[in-house]
Amino acid sequence: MNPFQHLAAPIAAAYPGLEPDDIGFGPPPNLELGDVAVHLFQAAKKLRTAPAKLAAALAGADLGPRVIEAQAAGPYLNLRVDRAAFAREIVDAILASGPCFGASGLGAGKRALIEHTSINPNASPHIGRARNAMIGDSLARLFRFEGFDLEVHYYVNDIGKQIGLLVLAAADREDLAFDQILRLYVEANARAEADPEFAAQGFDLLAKMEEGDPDTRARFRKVVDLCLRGQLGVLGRLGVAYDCFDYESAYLKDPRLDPVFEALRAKDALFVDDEQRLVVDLVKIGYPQQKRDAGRFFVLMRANGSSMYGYRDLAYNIDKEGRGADLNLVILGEDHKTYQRQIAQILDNAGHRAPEAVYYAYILLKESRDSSDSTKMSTRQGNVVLLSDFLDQATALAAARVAEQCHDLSPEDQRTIAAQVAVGAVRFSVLRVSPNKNVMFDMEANLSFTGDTGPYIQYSCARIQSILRKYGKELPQIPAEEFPLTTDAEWALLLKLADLPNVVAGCLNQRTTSPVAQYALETARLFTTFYHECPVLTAETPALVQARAQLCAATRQTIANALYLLGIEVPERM
RNA sequence: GCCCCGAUAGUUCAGUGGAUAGAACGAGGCCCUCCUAAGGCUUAAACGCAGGUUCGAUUCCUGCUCGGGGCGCCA
Repeated sequence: MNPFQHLAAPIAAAYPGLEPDDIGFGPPPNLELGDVAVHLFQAAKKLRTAPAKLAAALAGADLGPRVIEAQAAGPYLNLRVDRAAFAREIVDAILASGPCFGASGLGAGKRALIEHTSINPNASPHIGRARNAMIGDSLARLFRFEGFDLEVHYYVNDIGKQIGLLVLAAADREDLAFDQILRLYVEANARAEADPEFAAQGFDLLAKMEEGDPDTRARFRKVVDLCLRGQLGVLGRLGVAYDCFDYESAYLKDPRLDPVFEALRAKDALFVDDEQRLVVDLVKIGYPQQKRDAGRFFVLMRANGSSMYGYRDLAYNIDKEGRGADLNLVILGEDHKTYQRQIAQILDNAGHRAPEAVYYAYILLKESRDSSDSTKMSTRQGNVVLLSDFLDQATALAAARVAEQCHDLSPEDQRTIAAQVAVGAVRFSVLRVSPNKNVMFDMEANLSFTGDTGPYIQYSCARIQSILRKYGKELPQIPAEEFPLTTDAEWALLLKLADLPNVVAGCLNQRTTSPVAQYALETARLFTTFYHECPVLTAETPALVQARAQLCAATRQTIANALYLLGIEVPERM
């Protein structure tokens, strides 16, 4: 929806060869200049004239009944328009679309597959690991919102050296609990480093697993599922959910890999090295030659015949490709970039299509409030913020506030709100940062709930709900003829509301949702300005009361839709 | 050494080939007889360095510096 697009028609009509789409509209830098700014750079280029000249010519032209005044300002044309008429259209469109407002149906009739999270079953997820889940889940919401038929996959790494060691260490622990697994995992890895015999036992166990020994498989499955359940419980608190769980162990010795090996042999790219490992020479199949053969060799199998991660992953990628989605996405940490390129090269060589990868950078822990020092999170070193710990602390702090503000609500409702606020705090703080930048995680800042935070946005919605409750009667979904929203605060908010579809469409193309986070924040800020400047319930006329109440409802709907994409819920009160 | 990403107020993040580069935290000064102060108002404060392309570059390109990630038996 661009409410101003029909202003383009009279302009385009006046100049042969100009299409309405050549003319863009946007908010002017400030409302003193005008209500709407017309961007003429593209049109001027097409007409081979200077933008300023075109603007000057248009300032004197008839631009239709809704344009009150047109003023050229250099290359820009600023319009003073019938604000009320546009306001009515915008609010009407939002209230009519409801939870779908912002979607353009870009995925209608298309199928998509997204794989995300896929963390090793070894510990409770920390905030850094959870970035994958938050980005993946948010993208999944975006694709569904735009109409894609979407399947969310989780690749369960239930096999491999580290899991083997963990299973070995868990051997005589009948009553093993989820929160003990990390310590066990760390100990097992440390022991394997120091004790070759223990490490050898781990590989033996792994070999038995690969051979399909039923007893061994059961032992692996037991440990893996215990861990997976624990992890999913924590991720579930964030509102993250999956449709399919694909176990890595199902992709051992997959016959679909035979043609892949054939394709490699055909280019003489597959060889057994002098230590009996099965290796791919990627340069022979088109991988760029780099200094010191960086990234050139890709090991598929160990000397003892057991498979490497990449081997199984090839089969998994072929399996996912076979599900026939129009769009096949995988969310990966930036540490997987080289690896993913290697895998893609091998798949491509065999005529397969690798999934489209979306990468994100690590989350770093900020060390102190006013310095830029930070540390990397390391599960083994224990300097991590566990997602569950953050949620616990944030929920407790939020609960204390809710107890003051909403003491009339049931304890259960209060708990729900506190949990929503906690989720809003983490998801917003992580999702608002561009994926390819490191996130500095500042525990203190994220627990304060003030400033540029998820809770600030949620709070603005709670204020809207409060107004709408006090409005008392049922609010009509259709704006009345008399819709006198004309102040700057109202207009600035309306311009922002009308922009959601553009933001969402842009996100889909860019495979990111961080602009939505920024958008939600800006919208909440503009609402707050409106809130302070424009009384709703005590407005001068009944028509104005209703129009402002409807603007409130439209704002709430818009922010709620944006927050939905981020996986953040909107409490009725807080 | 090589490859990939990043660099914007003291700090954490936005943003754009073109109109005065937006917020927030922190610092100073204010505001609850006013629809929720998890709020608002106000003061000070920024595009790493050097070239290039362009009418115009913080944005695009190159080099440098600094930070993050990676480069055959982890997943």
